[in-house]
Amino acid sequence: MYALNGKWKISIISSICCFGKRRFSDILNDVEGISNRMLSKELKELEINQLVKRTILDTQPITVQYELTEHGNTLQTIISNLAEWGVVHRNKITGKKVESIETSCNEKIDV
Amino acid sequence: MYALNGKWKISIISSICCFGKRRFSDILNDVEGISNRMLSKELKELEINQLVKRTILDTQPITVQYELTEHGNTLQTIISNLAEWGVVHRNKITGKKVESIETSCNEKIDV
DNA sequence: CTGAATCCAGATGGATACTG
DNA sequence: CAGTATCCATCTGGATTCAG
Repeated sequence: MYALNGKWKISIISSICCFGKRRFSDILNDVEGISNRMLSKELKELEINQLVKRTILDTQPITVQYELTEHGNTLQTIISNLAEWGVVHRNKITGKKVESIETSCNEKIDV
Repeated sequence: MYALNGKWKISIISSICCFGKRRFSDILNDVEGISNRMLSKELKELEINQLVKRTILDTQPITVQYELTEHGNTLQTIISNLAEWGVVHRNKITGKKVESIETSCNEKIDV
């Protein structure tokens, strides 16, 4: 089941989960290299899949806040596992030893 | 870290892990809808990433056997988790209740 | 049987400009 | 600020054919 396709979904989820709530432009900065066009599209898909919740704040100018739904949170464990495996894998492939594994929310996830 | 991109990798790994060892044409049958071109390509990538091991059997005509490497096996847990989450997710989205979750190796994984 | 080669349609995604 | 629209290059993957 890949409601997770697209190049950025995991990074986006990580960004949001890391802060709890996050604005559009914040995510735009967090996720290196993504364009607003893509971010908009991916967020929309995540919203349709009920993984993130979108809230329009009545500020001036308007801001929009994104947060993980309860359901989205159930993904965190899996993403952590993936990230952890990814680290081990990278080291395996590049032939380095695994010194330490950190999978805090702040860690950048390579895609 | 996506050494897992491509439409079929997870299905292929599932097929192999399910039987331990699997020939090219067997996988071709297991994974519904894949073409030999894709299977060939995806297997090659998996091999490069040291997730599967390729063995040429000296039969007539030649057959090739694929099996998961030790490293590939470490992915099984994660894939199971993903599959399990996928089932829950599907039911969530379609609004059905989750009756039971089976994540045996025989289960088909929807991609 | 395994798998490489070619052809080609459609999806993906970057850059940029524009709107409310 | 948040998003949409357009243009366009590249990537993906299916069908088919060929080769060892």
